[in-house]
Amino acid sequence: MAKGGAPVTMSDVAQLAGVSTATVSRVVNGRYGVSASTVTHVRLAIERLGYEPSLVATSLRRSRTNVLGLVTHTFQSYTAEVLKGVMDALSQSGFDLIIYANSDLYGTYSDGWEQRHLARLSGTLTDGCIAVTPSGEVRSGTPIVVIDPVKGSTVPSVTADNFAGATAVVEHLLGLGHRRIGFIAGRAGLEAAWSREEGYRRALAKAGVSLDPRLIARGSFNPESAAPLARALLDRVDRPTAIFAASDGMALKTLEVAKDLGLSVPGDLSVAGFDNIPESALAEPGLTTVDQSMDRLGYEAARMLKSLVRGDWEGPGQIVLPTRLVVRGSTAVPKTSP
Amino acid sequence: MAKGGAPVTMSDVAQLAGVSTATVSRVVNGRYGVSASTVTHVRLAIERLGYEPSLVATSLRRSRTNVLGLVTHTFQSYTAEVLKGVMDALSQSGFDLIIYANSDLYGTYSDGWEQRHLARLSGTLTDGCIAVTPSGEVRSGTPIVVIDPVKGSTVPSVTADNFAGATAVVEHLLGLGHRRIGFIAGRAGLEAAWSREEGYRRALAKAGVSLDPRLIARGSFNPESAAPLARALLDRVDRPTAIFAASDGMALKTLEVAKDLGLSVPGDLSVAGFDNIPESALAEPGLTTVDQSMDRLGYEAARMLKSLVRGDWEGPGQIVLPTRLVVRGSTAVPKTSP
DNA sequence: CTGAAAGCGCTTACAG
DNA sequence: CTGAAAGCGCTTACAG
Repeated sequence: MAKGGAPVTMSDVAQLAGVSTATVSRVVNGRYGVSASTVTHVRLAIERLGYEPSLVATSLRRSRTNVLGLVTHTFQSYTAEVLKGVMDALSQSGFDLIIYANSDLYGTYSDGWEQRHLARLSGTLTDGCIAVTPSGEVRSGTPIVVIDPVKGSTVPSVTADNFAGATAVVEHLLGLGHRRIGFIAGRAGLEAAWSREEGYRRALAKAGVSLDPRLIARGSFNPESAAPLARALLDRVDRPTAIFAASDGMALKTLEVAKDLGLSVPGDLSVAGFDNIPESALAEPGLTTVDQSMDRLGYEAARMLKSLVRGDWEGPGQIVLPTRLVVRGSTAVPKTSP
Repeated sequence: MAKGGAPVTMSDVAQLAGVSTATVSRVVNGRYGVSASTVTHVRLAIERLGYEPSLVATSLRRSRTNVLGLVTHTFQSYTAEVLKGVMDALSQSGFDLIIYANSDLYGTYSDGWEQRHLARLSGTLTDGCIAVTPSGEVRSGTPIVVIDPVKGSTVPSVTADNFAGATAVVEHLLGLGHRRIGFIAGRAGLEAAWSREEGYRRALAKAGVSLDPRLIARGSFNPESAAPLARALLDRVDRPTAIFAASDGMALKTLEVAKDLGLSVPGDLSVAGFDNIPESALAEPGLTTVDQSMDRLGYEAARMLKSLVRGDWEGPGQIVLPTRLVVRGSTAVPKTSP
């Protein structure tokens, strides 16, 4: 059994077994060259004391830790899905995962905090890190893979084909006859946000529909950020007949706002999102959206990072995964075509 | 800028600034007794090199790290909600959070792995830990709080009033006229699973409805585990008119199975769950369930852990949070009362 | 087969 | 005000 107070250290084990810590270390790590009887004694002492090697001390001494890091600033459905994919890729791989989240979410360190944490983890604790939608460019002494990087980033990354996805959704709305299509954009700076907006713009342009800048609202991917924006769009006298939100979280929030305002979806308003989080299939009506299989993003990022750490990555530096339009009940032909 | 290769260490900074590492450490930690000009030089060197102190080295040396740990073995909606609550409680608290997830989910270490990881983190990296639905009893040299502990556990814990919640849901079904009520149990060993089953049993007994043991299926809280169980229950000639699953994930899966079998809910079958995860409100029909506000579980656990670490916890060792029956469309009067 | 010693990157008395 | 030295819990050449 473990002692009540301080954690059991290797010295405690060594003392009880009557050997040096070097020998205990050899037994713990299964190194050859320890006599059978010593092994037995040490094992017994370990058992008796409930000893587990300190992750920190081990990783400080070793160059390789077999621990991968992940930094994120939020825990939404998107994050949960990504994590599932990451864990799936790491399953049985020998790599454990450490997720670092800082508590000063809205504090002074908000901007660029991923970079700080990456630096604090890498080189000692982790062999490499995944950064999820970081607020800026990141770099590190150890391998790094970014899921949804900032625009223009050159670090290894995994991202969905956001441009194609957004184009598809807007063309779907145009095809239904919509001409006044509102857009709620994602967090500025992120490649994903930019590409989705670009898809929206290009699709309109290609269809010869002139863009009304008043129909573009600036969100942050955060569901909460969408409520006032959706309300503002829908309060307009010349309100849009459809709204495309750059994330499902924001689209779902738009659905709520529409309901509050007494607008029926898709009767009075069509709504589409981007992501295809689990909640979107269950919404009433089901949300038309773009599937970017977030677990796949996580899976690929982890797969890439593993290879990078082992030094045998052969693929491209930037992975772009296909997207797929998912049409559900939230989009339909507008009531009155203009 | 950081160097390309190995991470920048305190020695690098000391060398560039022309001082000792002791002085750099003082500047980094804002200690008094360093001349203004030295501070300036050191700060400049830190800036130039992009230095960040190694979390591992710092925590090995210091007794207090201001990092809290959390171990979990899964990332489902439940976990995501719990994490939101934890982050909320930690926001601006000065404590950061490290989540440890091991990759051998289905491997040899599966059982009791939380205990191993707790021991590896505590004493050095973390000041205390939260364990989410651990597979066994856990102990540690540093404070620990368990969310949904195993039955009979005596460590500090936070849990919902599972018995009351389950009783309420079953009484609701009985009140609608159901007499054959199936039950899909949660992971054996957990207090939450036991109490929910006990609530089911007692409510039936109290209503004078005899328990049919063939109507009890043994799940694991994992949504996937419920599919074959629900199918087996519904394939019976004397199938139940209602199924109460011990978690929403499993209940939602039961909804799917019913649909596959051509059974309408709540027409042919009533379904109820436990948890009230976000998806449940969006399901079609909405899922009748018991709200245990998982973010609250996380919030309270983090609050308790903070106090425990600071040594000023005044409350009880076991916190039990109230639950609330949420009636939605998935439950109704059975078609043919027996 | 085993141990003494050095060192991973820091912090903290202890001298000066 | 500043530095040399010890030490946090480990691992790994290096001797023996």
